[in-house]
Formats: sequence, structure tokens, C-alpha cells
Amino acid sequence: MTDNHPSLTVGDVARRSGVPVSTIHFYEKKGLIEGWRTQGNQRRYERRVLRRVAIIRVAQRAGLPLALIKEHMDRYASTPITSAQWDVLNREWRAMLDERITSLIQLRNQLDSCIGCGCLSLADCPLRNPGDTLSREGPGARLLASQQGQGAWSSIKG
Amino acid sequence: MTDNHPSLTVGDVARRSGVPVSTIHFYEKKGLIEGWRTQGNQRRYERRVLRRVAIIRVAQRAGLPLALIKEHMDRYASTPITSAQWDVLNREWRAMLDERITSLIQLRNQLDSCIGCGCLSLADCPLRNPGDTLSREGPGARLLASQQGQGAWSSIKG
DNA sequence: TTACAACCTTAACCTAAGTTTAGGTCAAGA
DNA sequence: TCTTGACCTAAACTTAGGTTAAGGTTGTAA
Repeated sequence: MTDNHPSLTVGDVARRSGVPVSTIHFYEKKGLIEGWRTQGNQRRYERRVLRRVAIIRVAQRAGLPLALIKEHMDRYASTPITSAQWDVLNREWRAMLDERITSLIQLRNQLDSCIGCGCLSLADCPLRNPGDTLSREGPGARLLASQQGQGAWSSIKG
Repeated sequence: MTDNHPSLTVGDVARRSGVPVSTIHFYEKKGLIEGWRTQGNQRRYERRVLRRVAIIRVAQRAGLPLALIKEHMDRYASTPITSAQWDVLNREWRAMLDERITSLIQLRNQLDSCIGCGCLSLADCPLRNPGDTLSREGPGARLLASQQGQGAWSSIKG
């Protein structure tokens, strides 16, 4: 914990990142972070790992699966990355985030018009059914979901 | 499938909502949707359930857990709800969505400044460490996560 | 009335992201 | 030296959100 401490123990990382030791083990096993071992086989990390853990946690809050986070970090970490490559990756990552943001905003906007209506309570829907008029044409009631579009990242779940 | 069809089979719901039959069963078992049974014990639903399923899927895409979606829907469904009550619930739900939206936008904005830097590649971080200067004071490197705020809804995961 | 798709239930299985437990080792201070 | 807290591994367990399988029933159309 002194200032010119060259490396962090797993406990240090846990304390300073707010993540349990078991999770640090887990992340290491999954290849999301890396460090080295002492002669006594104990884990040691560079300070830089803290930021990496922080990014992992933020990305998780955003709903990104670890596999995707890892994949992305790995691609950025491949040493000779051209700015064009970086650009592509960055755009993909953003597209996925944008998709999720859109989803959330859309959901929020549905609140007044939909959550208050009969489809959620058991009373009649006061919005005389703009959705159900679609039903004759096939896959109705998908209007919310179908507005999502099919970005590059939606394939992740499909 | 004819127009004045009063009810939907589980297959109808599946087809029209784009969700597998097994998932419809699952949602029903979890109490997220409800219907009734024919004399032959087959499921029947009102058309309204389609919109409900659509909302569930959008909410899921936004990263909300089913338990939370259900909890919220249940509260709206409690029959005698005053407009004041509705207002409170609506504000809570929106606050949570806003929090998540903010989180995502923040993450997206971190992309350029952070994912391109040395904490992800193995080179030195070009952003001469605004995070690590915090390390002397205790839980450093939590700056991203701690910017998230602790709204009424963050307790859900904690 | 017979075929066949669509339905039913229960139970086992699956992935993700960890957590917990058990049994053993390491390192630093009194 | 001894104790104690921090560390190690492996394996079992957990929750969420489903999917798959097996074996039986229903409903409809020829």
C-alpha cells in the first residue's frame, strides 16, 4: 500500500476495485485480467489492472457479457492495431451501446402510453389498440421489439 | 387467426410475439403473463398478452431482470390505483431507467478516452493516470463505477 | 375414425457469472 | 518459533433465464 509499491496482491486489487477476491480469481481464469506469480505462487498485478477491472464492471452494468468484454479487450490489446482497425472496433462497440440505450429510452417512453394502460392492469386498455390492428397481418404486437433494428451486435444473443 | 378470434393459443402467442412456446410457458409459470385453460387444459390468452410480452422483451433487451419487470407490472396491475400512486411508481421506474441510460451513455463516452489507452493494450496509458493519483487515498480506480450514483434502484443488485 | 399437429407436464439440462466450501500453503509480526 | 491473516486450488453450489426431452393428451381435418 506504500506509494512506490510496484505490484498489487489479489487482496489489494479486491479492496481497491470493490470486487471480491473470488471474482478476481474468476476474471483471471477467464482471461479478462492478467498478472504473474511470486515464487510462493501468489498472484501479483500491475496497478493498471484496477482500471481494467473498473471498465469491466461498468461494461457489465451496461449489460455486456464478459465474453464480449473480453473479446473486445483482446482485440484492442493485440499490439499492432491500426487506427482503421480501432475505428471499426470502436464503432461496433458503440453501435451495441446505442442499441441498448435506444431500447431503454424507448421503454421509458412507453411508460405513459402503455404501462398505465389495460395491457398491464387487468382493465381495458384506454388506448384503443393501435397495436392489435396489426394482428390481421401476421406478427402483430411485435411493434416494440421490431423497432429495435438488427445492429451488428444483436447476433450475440441470437 | 380469424379476426373476431376471442382468444389466442400458446402457439398463436408464440408466433405473433416471436418468442418460443417454451418461453411463454416459462413466463406464465413466473407470473409474468396470465391466461386461462380450456376444458382440455390448453392455455388461452387475451390479445392483450401480446403487448405485455413485447414489453417484457424490450425491457429485457434493456437489461432489466424478469423479477424486476414482474414486480413493476404487478404493482401497476393492483386494481384500485390512484393517479397519485401511479405517479409515484412511474417516477421510480423512470428514475431507474434514467440511471441505466446515464450509465450506458457514460460508458459509451469513456470509449475514446479509455479503451484506446494503455490500460487495455499493454503499452503505457497515454492519459497520464488521473485515476491512479487517487490510489493513495484508498479505493482508487473506482472512479468509473462510483460515478454511477446510487439511485433508488441500484439496491436491486446490491 | 384415424392421422397428425399442437398441446400438456415434469424433469433434466444449459450458459453466464459468480460464491462457497474444504483442505492446504505462505508470509510477517510477537 | 508460532500464530494468524492472506493466500492457493478444485469442486460443488447458486440464480437467472431459459431449452430439450420424454411420454402422454387434444383437437381438427380428411
